[in-house]
Amino acid sequence: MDCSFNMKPRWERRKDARPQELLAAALDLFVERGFASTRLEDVAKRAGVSKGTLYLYFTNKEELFKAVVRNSVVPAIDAAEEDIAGFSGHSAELLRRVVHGWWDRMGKTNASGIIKLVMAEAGNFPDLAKFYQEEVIVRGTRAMATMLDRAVARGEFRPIDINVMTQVLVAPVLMLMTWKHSVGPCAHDQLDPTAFIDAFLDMALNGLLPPPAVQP
Amino acid sequence: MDCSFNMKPRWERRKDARPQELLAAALDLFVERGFASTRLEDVAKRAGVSKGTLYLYFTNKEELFKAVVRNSVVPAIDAAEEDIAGFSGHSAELLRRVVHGWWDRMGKTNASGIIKLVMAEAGNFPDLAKFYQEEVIVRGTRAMATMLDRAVARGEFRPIDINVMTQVLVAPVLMLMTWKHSVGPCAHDQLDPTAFIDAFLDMALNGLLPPPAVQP
Amino acid sequence: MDCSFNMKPRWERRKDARPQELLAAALDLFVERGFASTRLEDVAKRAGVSKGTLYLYFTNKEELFKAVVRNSVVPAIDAAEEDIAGFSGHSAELLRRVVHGWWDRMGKTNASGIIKLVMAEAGNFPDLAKFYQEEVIVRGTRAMATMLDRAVARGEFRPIDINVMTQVLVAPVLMLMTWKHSVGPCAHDQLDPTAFIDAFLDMALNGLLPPPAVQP
Amino acid sequence: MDCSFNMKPRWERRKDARPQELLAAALDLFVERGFASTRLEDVAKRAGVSKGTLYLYFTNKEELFKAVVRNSVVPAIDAAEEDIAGFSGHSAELLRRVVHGWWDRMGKTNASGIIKLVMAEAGNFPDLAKFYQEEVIVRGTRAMATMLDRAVARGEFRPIDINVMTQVLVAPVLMLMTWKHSVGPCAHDQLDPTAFIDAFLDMALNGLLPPPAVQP
DNA sequence: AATGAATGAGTATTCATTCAT
DNA sequence: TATGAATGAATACTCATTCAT
Repeated sequence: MDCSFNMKPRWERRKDARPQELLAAALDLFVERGFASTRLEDVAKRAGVSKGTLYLYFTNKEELFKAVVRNSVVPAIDAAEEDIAGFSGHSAELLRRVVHGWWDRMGKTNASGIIKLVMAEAGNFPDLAKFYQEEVIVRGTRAMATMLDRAVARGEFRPIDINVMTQVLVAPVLMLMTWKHSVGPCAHDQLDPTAFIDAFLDMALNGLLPPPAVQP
Repeated sequence: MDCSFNMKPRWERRKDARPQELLAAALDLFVERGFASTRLEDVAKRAGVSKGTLYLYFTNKEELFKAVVRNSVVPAIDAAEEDIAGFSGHSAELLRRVVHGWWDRMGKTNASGIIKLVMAEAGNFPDLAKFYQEEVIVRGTRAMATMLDRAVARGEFRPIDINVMTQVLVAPVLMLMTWKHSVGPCAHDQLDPTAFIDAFLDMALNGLLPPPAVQP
Repeated sequence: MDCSFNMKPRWERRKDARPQELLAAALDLFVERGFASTRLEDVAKRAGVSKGTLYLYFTNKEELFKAVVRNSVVPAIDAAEEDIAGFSGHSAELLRRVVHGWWDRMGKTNASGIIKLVMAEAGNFPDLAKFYQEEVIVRGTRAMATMLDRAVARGEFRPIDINVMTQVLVAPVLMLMTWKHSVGPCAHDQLDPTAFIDAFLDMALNGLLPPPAVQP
Repeated sequence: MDCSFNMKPRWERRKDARPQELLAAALDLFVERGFASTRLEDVAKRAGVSKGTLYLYFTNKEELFKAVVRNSVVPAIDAAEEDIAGFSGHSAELLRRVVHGWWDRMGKTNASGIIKLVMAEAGNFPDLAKFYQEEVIVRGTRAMATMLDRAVARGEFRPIDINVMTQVLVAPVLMLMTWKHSVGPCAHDQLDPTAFIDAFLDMALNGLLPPPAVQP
């Protein structure tokens, strides 16, 4: 008995899936090895196609990388922007929600390894650095700043220098992402991401909330 | 009578100065390009010698890198350990002093770019990762943990999970160092390191100091 | 209409023929220059391909060498073993046949130059020495010893120390091969290989055959 | 108490010994590694001097090699020529004496490894090949031919083609020398040089002596 | 669409030789 | 004499990209 009667032939079934398979393979390898050290042949092999096929979908290595970023990092930014725009509660809760959402949507996936690679290879590939700067960093920073603006405006956070505090709040999360994909795996004491985030949020909110009003 | 016609010799014999010149050149290039992408020929050229000369002083690329780390990063760790061991005041002041010292001794120099490179290329060069882990990360983490221990023991910081908080406190400084040598230079709004550190310390100390005792 | 203007393509796709062309080129150059001094780029050039192409077929220089040996020397050993196993006449005739066969199949080709290279570079490339020892020397020696065993057992040669005589009989042929590819070409009196082999066989058989039975 | 009172200072004591020490070191390394692969720095180190010193005594690598040959190989040729010229007994005895003398004076020393190296690297260093051809091969061959001439002229050997038989008789000894410095050391069954030479002489003389006169 | 053979620029490392001291 | 620091040409191997099939 032939069970394959309604199976589409392999090439057709896969036609639309190809780019996604390549992007997934590329993300994994870029994060593991970095941009320059990732061999396109390995990307193709991991996606189950030949080197030539990769070039049918992506003009060159840089374009492949940009597609990976658009596919895995940018959506997380979109989501964060929506979170912030649609939220109406207390800003402390919003900060918690944004940071946790960021970690859940990006940190836990391999997408969190991209930032490490960008930071390390920005100097060698200025085009990629510029692209990432514009598509990710500027937008991400703006979202965080918007959130702090709101918090201060509503009197929910102490008055602070928004621009600087944006960086301060973003730093630990970026570091956690970077850590996870670099020395983390070979560190002696493993770092628990959730504990890290909670401790950080705890400290930050302690430090940001206005002092309790003094009772007369 | 001077017959020398102001001719420069083909090369100059400078045995003692060479290693430092080479280490300085190597640090600059490693930080700018990363480990794998730095060409030893460029290191030599920047130090004003030929490729072969470099090999008179360093066995190979990995040993050159280790020498760079020992020369530029390890001394900063030494200094931090001494700071902590010899301090007798309030822990808030100690934290401030350590973080500022760290930035002044390392952050402001190119040595701060090393961490970026290690994080990015640890996977590709396991020997280097192990070396850095042992010589720098373990010692640095231990120093910070020691400081927090002291702070909590003296009742100067709230009770906290030392290990996690160590990471949380270290993260922003590492990030600042990384940032400075990667996307920082091409970012639209420049980040002021001192403002960043002050804001971070302010927030952290607000978050870490024990609540003021309530007056009866 | 022919628009091709007789343009040659940048390269030709010849997957099946390539390895043999590369092996032939490699044999020639290895014999001419030795293992260490043969440049893979020259091998590729002689085979009409680029350096990179060579690496599509052979992992590295050592594997290329092994492939050359398997391709040009080992078959001659196989043939000699078969000659000996299938022969049923007088051992003097067998010795003649084996030595002549050896010369015809190997000596006359460039394969005879391999032994020179192995002897000279064994110390520098222990892996190659081991490989050659196992694949060629052991088998070749065993074949010659088998032949002498048979000869003595059948009373066709005088009783002799098989192991030592094996070496003694092999030596002149190896030397002839070595000679041909080294100082031979620049010697003043050219050496005629056939005359050499005949003189050697003549002398050897005179020395090996048992004394004629004395008439009573 | 100073016991060194009649010791010459080191530099003076060694002054004349230097070239000999360098030649000895060079012989060892050339034989072990070959001409191209021998590093002059290693030669100098083994002789206990610096690289620069070597150049005070020998213009370059090729001249060093020639000096080695003149120092270690040529004297053996001289001795063989004298042996032959001064001998008055039976030619079988002379052949034995020459072969054994050759082995004792050269074969047992590292000088026997030179021939291996010449054969292997003749193609890459034509000047060296030419030098060796003229200084060693031509003279050695002439000596052996002289001996055979004498043997046949005196009716002590059967009539033979002198030129060819010269090569045939020389071949096993050359091979033994080559073997000793190449695959010999890593061969499974060690080859006993004396047994080899005896077996070879035995076979050769059996094959060369005239048939015993038939009794009427 | 898909393949994979072919290309060739790029780089760490070695070593004979030179020469200032 | 003697040293050893400095040089730079030389070579195995890699990999992004192209293109005939």
